[in-house]
Amino acid sequence: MKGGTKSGFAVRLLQWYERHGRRHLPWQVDPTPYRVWISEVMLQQTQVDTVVPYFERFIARFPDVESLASASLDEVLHLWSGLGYYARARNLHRAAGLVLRLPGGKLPDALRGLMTLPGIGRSTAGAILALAHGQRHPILDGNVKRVLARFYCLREWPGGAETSARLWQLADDCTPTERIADYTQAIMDLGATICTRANPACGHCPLNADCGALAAGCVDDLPARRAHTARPLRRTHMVFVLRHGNEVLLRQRAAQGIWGGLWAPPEFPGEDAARAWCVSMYGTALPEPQRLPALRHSFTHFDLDIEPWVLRLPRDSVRVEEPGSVWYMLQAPLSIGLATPVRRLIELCAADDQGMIQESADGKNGLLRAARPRSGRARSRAVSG
DNA sequence: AAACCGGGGAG
DNA sequence: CTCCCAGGTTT
Repeated sequence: MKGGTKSGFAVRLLQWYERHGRRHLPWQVDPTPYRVWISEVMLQQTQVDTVVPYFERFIARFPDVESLASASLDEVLHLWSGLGYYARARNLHRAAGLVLRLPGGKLPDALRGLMTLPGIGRSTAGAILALAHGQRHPILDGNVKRVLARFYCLREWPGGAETSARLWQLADDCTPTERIADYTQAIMDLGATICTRANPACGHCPLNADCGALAAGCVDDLPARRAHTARPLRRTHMVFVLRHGNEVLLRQRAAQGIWGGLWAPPEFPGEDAARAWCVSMYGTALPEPQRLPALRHSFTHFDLDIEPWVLRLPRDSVRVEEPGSVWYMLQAPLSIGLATPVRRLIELCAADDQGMIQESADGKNGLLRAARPRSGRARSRAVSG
């Protein structure tokens, strides 16, 4: 067999893990089902180093299912702000409420039971059962997919139905019957530290003697990338209504769709709609809104150009309150969720109001970077026009 | 600039 | 079922 024996795979992986694996991460120290669940959901979207501080804060505030279920969704999203994938925070919160209503009131300890909860699919359910209970279930996260696609030299795109089914079968075949928790950590760790997407350290890999991709010289081409499609561009106008210079009017967004449940300024598809709303809310005797440079925010599937308008209310302006909206103060921030570009723009226009937009001596002024990025890695950036 | 990633929901 | 989507980070 080209890939070596099944037991050889697990044995070599476990031997490597004992010497080189990361075994003292916060969720590994006390791997309760709840802590493993939270960490797995966070790790779905973000690397270990970024997750650690978020995990510590989240667990400190919500140490168990009960505290998470009884918290407000706004507070959960607040602790999640900056992590992205906010639907997963909403799913965590909803699932916590469902768990309490279950007979027993605890996380299910069977695969099917876990998979009925929102945000828990086969891989996350398998990880919880393997890591917290030592039950034998395969997992197939991004790291495991990469390790298996290379080891077995699968040249098809792993997102396809057939290849995905094959990968699940291989993941099951490779999983040993003992030391399940260690094995599960080990194969994820190998993918995260050795069998990395770029520049894998094949020389240090415990599986290199039997790796199909290494033998075929195609490690860098696997796993196969998906066929590329062009990204459309969308535009939106956000009206930042400023009261007293530093209070911004925010509304909560719909639960579904982009930035679901987060808070954002009133948003309009075009200039006419934006202007009409300003007039209807605050009358015609207003100063012309200030236009900030457009900010481009890139998603996987489309680019979004945000045209920010700043409407500064005069002290004596008629006070119109919208139901379901809040005045957000930078000095006393509410515990609500804000999307990253919205947070940047709020900081930008509030700081601008106080004449603070100027480069700081150390060049680390985050506001200025948001407006005029110099870093090539910046994802939200000003655009002309 | 493009790829990434588990699960949910639409088709 | 199968396909498409979210969104901050990495490369």
